[in-house]
Formats: sequence, structure tokens, C-alpha cells
Amino acid sequence: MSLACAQCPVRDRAACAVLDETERGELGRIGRMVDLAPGEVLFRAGDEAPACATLVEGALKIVDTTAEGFEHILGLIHPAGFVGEFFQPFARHEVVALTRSRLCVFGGHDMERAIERYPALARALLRRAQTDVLASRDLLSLTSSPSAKRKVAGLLLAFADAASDSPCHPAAAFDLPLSRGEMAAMLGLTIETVSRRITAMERDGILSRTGKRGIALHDPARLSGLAERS
Amino acid sequence: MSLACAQCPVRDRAACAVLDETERGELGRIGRMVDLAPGEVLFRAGDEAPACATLVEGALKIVDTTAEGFEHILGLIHPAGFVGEFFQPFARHEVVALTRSRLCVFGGHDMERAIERYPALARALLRRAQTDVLASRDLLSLTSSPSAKRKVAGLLLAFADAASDSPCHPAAAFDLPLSRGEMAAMLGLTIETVSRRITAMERDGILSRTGKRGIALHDPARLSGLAERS
DNA sequence: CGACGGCTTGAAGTCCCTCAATATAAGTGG
DNA sequence: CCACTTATATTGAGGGACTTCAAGCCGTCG
Repeated sequence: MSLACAQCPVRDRAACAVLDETERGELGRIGRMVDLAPGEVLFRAGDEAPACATLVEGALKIVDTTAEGFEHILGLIHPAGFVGEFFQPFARHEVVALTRSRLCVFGGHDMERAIERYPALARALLRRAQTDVLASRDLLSLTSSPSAKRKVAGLLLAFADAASDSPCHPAAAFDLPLSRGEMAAMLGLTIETVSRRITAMERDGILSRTGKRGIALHDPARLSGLAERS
Repeated sequence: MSLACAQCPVRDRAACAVLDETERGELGRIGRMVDLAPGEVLFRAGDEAPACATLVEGALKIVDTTAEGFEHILGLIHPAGFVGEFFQPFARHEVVALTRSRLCVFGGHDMERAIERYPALARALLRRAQTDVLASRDLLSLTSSPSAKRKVAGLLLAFADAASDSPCHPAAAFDLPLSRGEMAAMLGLTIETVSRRITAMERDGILSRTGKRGIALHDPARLSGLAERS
């Protein structure tokens, strides 16, 4: 608990960062550390006990699985991000690890009590929920674009921005955090279309691929042009 | 203020319902009532002064306008709903009245002070933000479906559910809250496709149209079948 | 009445999906 | 180390669904 918090890599950015040392220690006692292997499920749709978690390391995806087994990705969680609801009686979506991940998990009722006890925590989670709404709407903008070219360009640009150190410039080289299939599941496309669009961009000199996941971005301006126009 | 709150139609359901009478009176003093005509803009993308509002009567849309003037609808706000962010420096999207609407508007900084003063208000807004995230993800599920048939069916079903008195059964007859163009802007389709899909459902006996906005739902089961399968 | 905006309907073209084959990479066991 | 397997990507051909472009319909309002 205390020890874990002291060494926590997201201790300055996660929601609990608004608490002082003793408060954080108390919160730490009601949570538990969980490690997840890639593909492992944290929450399952329909789970009765509401729960939530702060992501410490790794990456998660929020998945909606349709009746026919078709998968759709509704959002990604990055370190310091918060996932799960504690007001709803049932979990609505699956939460799955994309990579090896470490989380700080809380029971929903414990967290409800905690936000009553620590008002600053409630405000921090509110702030985070508001940015989650914006992120969700950004993805919505992407997916409802009529053209696959724009969807893929927008997603690649988002990944390049996320991989960059500076907030404004996209990274020149980075690894895709998602497989082709997962990218397709985010954008509402097929694997083949995603692959073809990336191939087309490589042919046009906008980027080049190294291995399955590696991207070298040669012309960020053209990429962001594709993401907005045409 | 007090008078307005006492007669407020959403006084039991809005975020401020968690406050007691005196607290609500104090909150009422820092807000102001605003009436909007259809099409009138409440917040504009890029607005510097962060602001937020509780919708008392009517309906709002959250709109993202692309560079070429193409409109995309990211969400709808219903009475007792809350809109706007107070942590972000700039407004990201336009908020526009769909019908004649009445709102209780707060400056962002005033609201920030209010949630520090009233922890219960922060929790209520957190709860609401979490449901907003879910609503946004529901729309995301709809728009990323590959087939226009499913998108339109899903949207009609959502409207039928929203128009119903009982929470589980869709209304048998209701008016569409959106024009064809707005429905298309929600789903990432063209007006023509939306129109054709509705025509096809009428031909199949699932529903019938009365006027431009009226819908009589004959076979809710088939409609929800379309929204999930096929 | 005539104009206008929203809706519907039609015809043609394009883009994406489906189906299918091949390629590449990583992992397993002999 | 290599054959074999499995999972992931790429590439091709064909067909279908949505878009685009265009015309006509219907209600409202000047």
C-alpha cells in the first residue's frame, strides 16, 4: 500500500494525486494491485459487483461484443487513466488488457465511500470523466467520417501524438499499440481495408512500415491533411 | 432564483437535486435562466470563458463542424441533463438548441467554486458524467456498425425508448426529435440513405410514417432485431 | 400563387466488404 | 536447426451498399 504508492509511476498524475500522504495511504488500503497479461479480462460485461481501477502501467481497451461475436472497441485507457463505474449496478462493457498491465483496483462501494470521505477525489474523478467524454467524442468524430482514408489517417495521427514527448508534435517514429484487427474494430472497418489504406499511404511516401507494428512518419502534414479533408 | 427553482420541472432529477433548499437557493443566485429558440447557439467551439448549464426544458445537440462545413452530431441533451465543461480552458464543440429550450447557465469558474463548496454536487455531476460517457459509447456502437440498416434501426429504437413512459417498452407512436439531416449527421450517413432505410422499414410493415416527423411503431421486436443482427 | 426547405425517389459510380490466396512472423516440438 | 503450426498481414478479384448527382414531391410561408 504505502510502499506501493510511494513508488507508483503515476502518483503525480492519477486521480489519487490530489490526496495528501495519509489520505493516499488510507485509499491504498482499500485497493489492491492487480497484474494483467495481454488479452486478460479485467471486467466482464454484466459483472454484478461494480468495480473501478486506476491504470498504473500498460494499456487497456474497452470492448463491446455484439451478439454474433463481433468486437467493437469503444475506448483505450492509458497510464494514470481511470476505468469502471461505481454508480451503475452492472458493468456495461468488457475491459481487456492490450499489453502486460498493472492496476490499482477498487470495489465500487469502497470507492463510493471514498469519494464521500474525500471531496477532492470526487472532483478529480469528475475532471477525468469530463476528459473521457471528450475522448469518446473524438473517437466518435473519427468513426462517423464517411471515408476509410480519413478514419485510418486520424487514428494514426492520434497514435503519433500519443507517442510523442511534446504535446503538439506527432512522433516521427513509433509503434502502433493496436493490431490491424483492433484498429479495424475501433474504426468500424475491416482488417483488409485498414491494411490497404496504410499500404496506400506508404506508396504515397507519407510513412513507411518496419515490421508489423513499427511506423516511421515522413510527412506528418500530409497525414493530418488526410485526417481532416478529403 | 428561489422562485424559479421552486417551480423548476427538473428540480428532482437535475444535479442540483442533491442540495437542500438553502444550498439550492445559493446555487440559483450564481446561475441565470436562458431561453433559446430552435437553432440558437448556446456555446460556440473555441469559447474562452468556460461555462456549463443544466437543461430545464427542450433539447440540445452537441455539434462538431469540420473544416468544409460538414456537421457531425456527437450527442443529445435532454431535460435534467448537464452540458459543458469547467475544467477545460476552451469549449470544444458547439451546443445548439434543437427545440425551444430553457436552461440554467453557470459560469465555469462559479461552478468550480460551487463544487468545492458542495461536495454532494460534485458527486452528482460525477454520476452524470459517467452516464454521459456511457451514452457517448452507445452512440459510438451505433455509428461504427457497418450497415446503414442497423444504424437507422438503432437510432429509431433509441428515440422510441426515450419517448416511452415506461423504461423498458418503446413507445408505440412518437415524433422524431431530429430532422433527416440531423439523423444522418448523428450516424455518419447521407440524408438519402436515412430516408431510404426508413422507407424500406415502412414497406416491410415495421412502422409507418405520419407527416415528416411522426412514427407509428408496429413491430418493435423486428426493429430491435434489425438493430442487433443482420 | 410561387418560392423555399425538407423529404423522397431514381440512376450511375465509387468505395468498401466479402471471399480467397499468399506472405510473414513467432512459437513449438522433433 | 528445421518442419510444422498458428496468428497476423498483405494482396487480389468480384459484388453489393452507400454516396453522389439529379429530379420531383409536399408542406409552409411570404
